Formats: sequence, C-alpha cells, structure tokens
Amino acid sequence: MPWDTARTRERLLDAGSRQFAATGFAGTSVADIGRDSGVNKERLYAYFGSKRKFFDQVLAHRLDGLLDDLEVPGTGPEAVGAWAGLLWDRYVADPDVARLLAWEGLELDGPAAAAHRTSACADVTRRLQDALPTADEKAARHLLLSVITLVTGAWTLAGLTALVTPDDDRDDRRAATVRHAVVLARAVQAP
Amino acid sequence: MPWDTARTRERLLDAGSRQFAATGFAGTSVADIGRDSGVNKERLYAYFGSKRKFFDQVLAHRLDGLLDDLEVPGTGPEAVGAWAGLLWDRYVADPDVARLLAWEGLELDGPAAAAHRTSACADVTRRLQDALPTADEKAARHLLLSVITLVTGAWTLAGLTALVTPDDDRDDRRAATVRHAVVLARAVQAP
DNA sequence: CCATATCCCAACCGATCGGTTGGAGTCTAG
DNA sequence: CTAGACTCCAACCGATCGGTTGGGATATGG
Repeated sequence: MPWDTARTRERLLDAGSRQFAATGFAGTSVADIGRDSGVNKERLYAYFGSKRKFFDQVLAHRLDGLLDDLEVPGTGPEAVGAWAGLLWDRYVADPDVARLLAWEGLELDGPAAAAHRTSACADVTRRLQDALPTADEKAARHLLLSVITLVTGAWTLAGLTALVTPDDDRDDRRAATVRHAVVLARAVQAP
Repeated sequence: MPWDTARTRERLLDAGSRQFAATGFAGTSVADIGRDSGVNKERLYAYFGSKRKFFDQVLAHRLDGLLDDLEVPGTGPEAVGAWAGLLWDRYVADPDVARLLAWEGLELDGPAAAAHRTSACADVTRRLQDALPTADEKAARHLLLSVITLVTGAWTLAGLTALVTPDDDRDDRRAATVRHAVVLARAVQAP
C-alpha cells in the first residue's frame, strides 16, 4: 500500500484545529498535536516547517472560506437575521472555528490568509447590499462587522453570557442574536 | 525604611495584567512577570501560591468593578449609545482590560470573581431599564449583552475589523458601534 | 539586645518545550 | 535489480517551563 501523505497532512491539520481551538497557540504543544493526530511530530516539521507556520496553515485552512458558501436567504432585514442564524448554526456544527477566530485576534498581529478573506468579506457585503437595496456600501460593511461580532462574540466571550444572562440557554441566545441582527439591518435599510 | 509589601503585590498584579493581556495565561511565563515587575518571581509564589491562582487574582482585580462606576448618562436610546461610548473610552484608556476579558472567555471554564460581577451586571441592567422605561428585564439583559459584545469584540476580534472595514480608523469604528447600540436600544424600547 | 518572623534573591530542580537526527522501512525511476 | 528519494519514528538536544530552597538582609516584640 502506498503512503497516503495527503491524509497524514489532513490528520495533522485536523488535530491542530482541535488543539489550537481548545488551548490556543501558546497553550498547545507540538507533542499534543502528535498525540491527537496519531502522527509523529517530526512529520509536522517536514510538512509545515515550524509550529508557527503550521498554526498559520491551520488558521487559513479553517477560516478561509468560512463565509464563502453562506448565502443570504432572501431579501429584507429578516434575511440578514436568517443569515446570522446560518452563521450561528455553522458554529454549532463546528465550534472550533469560532474559537480559532478569537485566538487569531488575540495571538496574531493581523489576520491569516488576508487576501482571499478580504475579498470574501467584500462579497458578503455585496450580498447584504443586494438584500437591502437602499443601504450604502459603508453602512453594509458596518452591519456585516457588527453581525459577525455579535455571533462570534456569543461563542467566545462565554463568561460574559454567563454573567449577564445566566438563565438563558443556547437557543435563547441564538434567537436574541438573530433578532438583534434584524434590528440592525432594518436601521441600515431605512436610516 | 520598612518594606512596602502592598506595593510589591501591586507591582506584581500590574505586570501580570500587562503580560497576561498581551500573551494570555499560557503565553506568559512567571519569569516574564518577574522581569516586568522588577520583583523576584519567588514573591509571586509567596503572595499568590501558584501561577494559576495569580492569574485568577489578576482577572478579578481588573475585571471586577469594570462596569460599576459606568453610569448611563441620561435616558432614551441615545443614552444607551453614549454608555457604549463610555465603555469604549474605558478600553481606549486601558486596552488591557478588553483583552483580559477575551482571554478569560477562551482560557477559563467560567468567569472569574463571578459573585460580585453577576450583581454588577444586574445593576447595569437596572440602570438600562431606568433609561428605557418601556423595556422589560429580559430584553434589557439581551441588550446589555449585545452592546458589551459589540464594544468588546471590536477590540478583541481585531482581525475581523481589518478584513471587513480595512479603511476605517478607530474613531469610525467607535461611531458605528455607538450608532448600533442606539439602534438596538430603540428596538428594545419600542418593540 | 536578641529571638524570630518576614522579605528578598540567586541558584537550583525535574519536566516539558520546540526542534533535530540517525537509521530502518517503503516506494519508484531507469 | 538497484540507486536514490521519501516516509516514518524513537531517541535525543539545548532552552525554558513552573515551582522550590537556602541563606543573608531587614524589621519587630519582649
């Protein structure tokens, strides 16, 4: 049987995603990744060069394309709320990605894989503008940033949620976030 | 001259705040704190027991009371926006505290110093309700959580801001955040 | 004035860190 | 068939980690 080097790479990236999401760059040791992946850690250096370069690859691999196939379902402010719900559900299905986003903001100077992601954000901005025809581009950008911040923050500032709304469960919080996204969208549409 | 043990403690806490804010719990070594504070690291163990207990003390010391003396300046949705601006300005004056909040969410299971902070959040909720008389308590909580998330997220999800609104400076972002807080408050006031 | 409690600090400890190496096993081009 | 490239892994490297210790300096109660 031939070697499945692509699969070995994939296993390293998957384990890296899990470990970095859980404990961040500084909190994760290369040995942890080797253990989680079942791959000898020397392979990580052969494939990726260093722990730091590997981290960048993991971030790019998971964060690049995060918003690409997230369509705005319909038009009007409610569609923006539904879009926020879709992003929320993406975090439900894969909580690592929200945490990776947060680690990126804290541990890195700038965003990883910036080129493609900038254009992806511009795409989403355009889709929001299509859904809210009366909105100008700058307002749509601000709306997008606030919605992403609300959804992502709900997943990463977990301590805050526990302090402010200790009785709410995750579905309550999802509903409130979607509602707030709708409100923001409505304000952008009719200023 | 007598020893100024209170000052030594303070110097350790200050250095811990700086270092933990910059690189997090896992990313900061006890030697770093000793170097930054000018205090021998053995003192940290004498005063605080362990790196972990020291971290909890730093978080409690800086995060407890964060919202205590933040009054809602006036009434109506605009006052809520102004309150968001005050919180923003607090982060401007002391950016460490926003980052500590984010590290807390990522590296800890639950919030530090929960007891007092929960009641502090309840206090702020009450103040928001006073400013928005028609709002019910649950809606006010959700409003508070979203506003704090928006302001804090703008400081900690820095990569996102750079991707979505690359041309905006910090004042633009402050203005947009305040505006969005007003919009959310208006929706809570008149549902 | 002395016992003693506390403070301070350099040196030290075993464990673990990121990263490397040497060599055995596995495939492929000619 | 074989030379050479690639994959894999245990063992290893110096540096740094969190945490400790022993001893000298400083203050205080009797």
